[in-house]
Amino acid sequence: MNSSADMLLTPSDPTDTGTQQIRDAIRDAIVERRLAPGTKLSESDVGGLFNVSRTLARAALQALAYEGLVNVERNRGAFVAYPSPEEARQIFAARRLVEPGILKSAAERITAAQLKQLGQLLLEEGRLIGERGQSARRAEIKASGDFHLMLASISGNLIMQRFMEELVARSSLVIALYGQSSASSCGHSEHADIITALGRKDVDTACDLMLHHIEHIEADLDLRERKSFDLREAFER
Amino acid sequence: MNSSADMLLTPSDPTDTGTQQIRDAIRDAIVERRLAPGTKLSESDVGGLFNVSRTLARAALQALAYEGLVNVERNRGAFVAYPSPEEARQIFAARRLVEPGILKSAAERITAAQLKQLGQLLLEEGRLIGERGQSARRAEIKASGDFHLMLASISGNLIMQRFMEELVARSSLVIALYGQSSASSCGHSEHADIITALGRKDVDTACDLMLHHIEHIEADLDLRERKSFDLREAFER
DNA sequence: GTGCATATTATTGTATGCAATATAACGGCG
DNA sequence: CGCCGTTATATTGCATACAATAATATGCAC
Repeated sequence: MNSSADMLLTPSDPTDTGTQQIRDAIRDAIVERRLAPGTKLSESDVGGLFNVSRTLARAALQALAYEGLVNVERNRGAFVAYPSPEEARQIFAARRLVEPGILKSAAERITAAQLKQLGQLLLEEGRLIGERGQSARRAEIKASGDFHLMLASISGNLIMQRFMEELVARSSLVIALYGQSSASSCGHSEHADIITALGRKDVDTACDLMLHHIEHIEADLDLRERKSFDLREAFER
Repeated sequence: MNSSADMLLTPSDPTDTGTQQIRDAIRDAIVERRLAPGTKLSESDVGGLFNVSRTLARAALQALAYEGLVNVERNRGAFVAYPSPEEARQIFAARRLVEPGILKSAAERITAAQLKQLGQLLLEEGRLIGERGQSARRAEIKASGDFHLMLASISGNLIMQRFMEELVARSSLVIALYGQSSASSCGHSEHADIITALGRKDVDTACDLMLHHIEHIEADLDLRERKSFDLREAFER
């Protein structure tokens, strides 16, 4: 029993309505890699963990499926997504396509306060890289993604922001699956370079740096077709 | 009773699984403007129309909410989305940001057969513009959107394709709400121009044309803040 | 007749129950 | 011993039932 991962996430939080809370908790767990790709997420288990009925658990899983973080197979259930190399390529292609434009919009609208906030985020990120331990790694992953998300937020376009949230989350899955270097996430210095370029309103180089940054992350992936590609989601751990 | 729109869509189709079928049918109804923005979509009514329980109806509505075509307000129910002028701007900003890149990818991969297909789509579109009647208008709206979607499909990036589907669908809502010109959709000739540029592998002008095309659509919108902005979804018709 | 408090109705939120499907366990047979 | 068909178990798909909330109607005071 309990073949599903007994994820160690905080199932408590009085605020917010059921489904969303569950969805957020599971998403965090996936993005922070406490839930491995392919892990089965049974409705009963999820419901049990959060003390809700299968109805809500199911709704949360469905929502995560829309975000591409979970695959639901008919009559078989929900699994943490296991992006194929091709999907991985498309995710990063999407980021290359979208992030320069977002950065450009952000550059046009950014305020001094926001620039400062970005700097603080960077500092935090740097601090975490120095620390050891699981939780520091997780926080680092999150901070690294948050950099890109904050830029999207600054751009002021909620639609692009949501799309980026999806892309960043799925990127985390891809890196977990295909990343080679020990560096848990993207190069910290590159983030800094982008910000300094942004600070001097040098949009073009900022965009260039962003593109290279994404390419660097991608270069660290080993996207060769694995032997058993998708073989029942790698035996659905 | 039956305050919800009695939409005249075919509620029958043996193939495909419940939720998805409902979702697609309602989405089509929204995109083709048979369902006006703000229309209430009660779970019972939707379920009744498709002869399924509220469970499935609810799931379909939730899915549409994720696509931005429906707003669900807690304890109040689901309504056909009523994008604010600001949302409208963001939707088109997103399209300006994304479509040139998609077009570029498409240009790199397009085959002769696909180019021909695009031409046929254009012909069909032209034919529909000549015709009169509601159903021709609807088909025209769809064809016009399909042009952009086919480009996304040719680009080979499923993620961008899905994103474009969302944007095109929401654009239809925006045009329904804020469009001024009688032309139900975008300029037909501009589509043609883009394709000819694509035909001679002239990516740069194709992208330029696409940008202008989007700007033209946007220029036809009257995005001044309406008097009762969001006043309970315009009295939730 | 208007305004407000109350009661009634309708609709949504959530849990539970049953049928259908898939997975796993079992046992005979080659 | 391995293979295959059967049975048993677990899990999902869907519908229904009940509780909670919002919308509406009613009645009373003024």
